[in-house]
Amino acid sequence: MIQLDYKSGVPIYDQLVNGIIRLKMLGALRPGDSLPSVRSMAFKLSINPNTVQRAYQLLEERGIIYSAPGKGSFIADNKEGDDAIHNMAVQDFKSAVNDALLKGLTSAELTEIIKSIQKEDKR
Amino acid sequence: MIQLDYKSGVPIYDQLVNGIIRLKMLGALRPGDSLPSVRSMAFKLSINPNTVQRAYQLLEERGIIYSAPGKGSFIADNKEGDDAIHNMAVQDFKSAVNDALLKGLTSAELTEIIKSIQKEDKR
Amino acid sequence: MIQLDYKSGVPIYDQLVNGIIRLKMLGALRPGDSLPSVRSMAFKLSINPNTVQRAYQLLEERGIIYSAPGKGSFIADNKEGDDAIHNMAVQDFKSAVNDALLKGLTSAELTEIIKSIQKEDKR
Amino acid sequence: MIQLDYKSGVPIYDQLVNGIIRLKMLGALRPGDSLPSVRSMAFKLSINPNTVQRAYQLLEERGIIYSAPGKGSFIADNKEGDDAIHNMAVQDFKSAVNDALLKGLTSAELTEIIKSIQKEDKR
DNA sequence: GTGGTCTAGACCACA
DNA sequence: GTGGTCTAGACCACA
Repeated sequence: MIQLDYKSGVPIYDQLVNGIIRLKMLGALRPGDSLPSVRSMAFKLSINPNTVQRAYQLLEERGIIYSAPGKGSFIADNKEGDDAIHNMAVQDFKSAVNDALLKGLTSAELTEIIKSIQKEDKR
Repeated sequence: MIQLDYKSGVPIYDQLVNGIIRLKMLGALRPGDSLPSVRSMAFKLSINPNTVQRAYQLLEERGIIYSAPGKGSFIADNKEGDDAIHNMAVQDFKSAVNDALLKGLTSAELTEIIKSIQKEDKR
Repeated sequence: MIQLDYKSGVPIYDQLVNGIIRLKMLGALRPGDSLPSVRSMAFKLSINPNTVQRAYQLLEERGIIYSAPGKGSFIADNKEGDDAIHNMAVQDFKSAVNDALLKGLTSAELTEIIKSIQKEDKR
Repeated sequence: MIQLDYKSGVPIYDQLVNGIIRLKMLGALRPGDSLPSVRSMAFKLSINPNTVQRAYQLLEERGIIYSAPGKGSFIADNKEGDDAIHNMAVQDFKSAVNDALLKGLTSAELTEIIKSIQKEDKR
C-alpha cells in the first residue's frame, strides 16, 4: 500500500511517514489499528529497519501514532493525530506560499493554481 | 543584504541563490548589473569561494545570471531570467499544494491561508 | 574502462560523464546497475571524490543516473536517460554543423566526411 | 561587423578569430586587406587589447593572416589561408561526428540533421 | 582581477 | 558505507 520512490530524492523515512499519514487520511488505517512491527514493515518494503524505526519515531513525536512497549505501535486517537497532521500541513503550506510570494507570484496566481489542480484531481 | 541561516538545513549555496533571486525581485539588482566577484562575495558573507561559485553556477544554468571569466558575473536580461524564476516558483508551489491536499487540507482552506498571509504582508 | 586525459583541457568531470555515457551506450552499464560509489570510483581513477561527485550530479540532473544517499548511484531506466543523451548529442551536432557551414564547408563535404568515418569504424 | 556575445561562454578571442574568418568567407575581407591595428580593433569592440592580440596571434599561427612588423596585419594570400580554415573546420567536424556516434546517433541521423539545417538556411 | 577546476580533508544525513 | 555539503587552498584560462 505504500509506494517508495528511490529516485525522488525524498528520504525514505519521510516517504514512509507520508505514506502512513496518507493511509490514515484515506481511512485505510483507523484510530487504534496496529501498525506492522518495525521488522515486518522493513521486510515488506525491503528497507532497513533503522529507517522504519526513524519513521515511527517521527510519527510518535508528532502524536500521529503511539507505541506501547512490548505490544506494538498504534494509530493515535482521532483528534490528537488529525490535529497534528493538519497543523504540520498548514505550516508547510504557509512557508510554500511565502516562498512563492518572494519569487514574485501573486496571490491571484496562487489561487488560480489551486483551482487548476482541483480540476485535475476531479478527472 | 543576504542573510544566511546555518541551522536551517538548507544548503548555503541554495540560500545564496534564493537571496540573489530575492534581491532581483525587489529591484535591488537589475538586468546588466554586475554581481560581486566570487571572491568578494565569499569574503562579505564569510563563506568559501567554492560555495559562492556553486551558487553562481546554478543561477547561470537557470538563466538568471551570466558569468564571463575575466569580466565578472552579471544579472541576465529581464525576460529569460524572470521566466526561469517564475516557472521554478510555480512548480514548487504546485507540489506544495499537492502535499497539502494529500494531508487532508481542502482547497478552500488553502485559499484562506493565502488570504491571511496576504493581509500580514500588508501590515 | 574509463580513460582520462589530463592534457585535453576537457574537465575531468566532463570526461567522466562522457565515459559513463559511453559505457551505457556500449551496454556495459545497464538500467538498474549500480555505479561504483563516489569514493571507490575516485580511488579507481586516482581523482578526488569531489570530482566524481560532480560528474554523478551532472548525470543525475540529466536523468541518466539517480543517486540515493545511503544506497548508492544507479543507471536510470532506459527511456528517460536515453532521450537525455540523444537530445544532448543532437544539439551538439547541430551546432557543429553550423560552425562547419560558417567556415565554408558544404553540406556535400560534411556528408562525405560522415561516410568516410563510418568506413573507418567498420575496419 | 563582428558581434561578440559575452553570455555564450565562448572566449572572446575565439569569437574574434571566428568573426574574422567569417568576414573573409563572406568576401568582406580579401587577401592583402589590412586589419585594424590591435589597439583600434580593441577600441572598436570595447575589449582588452590583450584579447585582440591573442586572436591575431592565433590567426597568424594558422596562416590566415600575416603581420608585417611596423606595418600592420594583413589577410593572407588566398590559398594558404583558405586551406588552413578548411582543414581546421574538417578536423573540428570530424571530432563532432565521432562524439555523436559515440552517443548512439547513426550516420543516417547525422545526414538527416545536415539536410534539415540546409533547408533552414535557405529560408 | 575574474570565473572555473581540482585536490585534500572534515562533517553531516541517510540506510 | 553511501551520497551531499563545506572549507581551505592551489592552479589555470581569460580579459
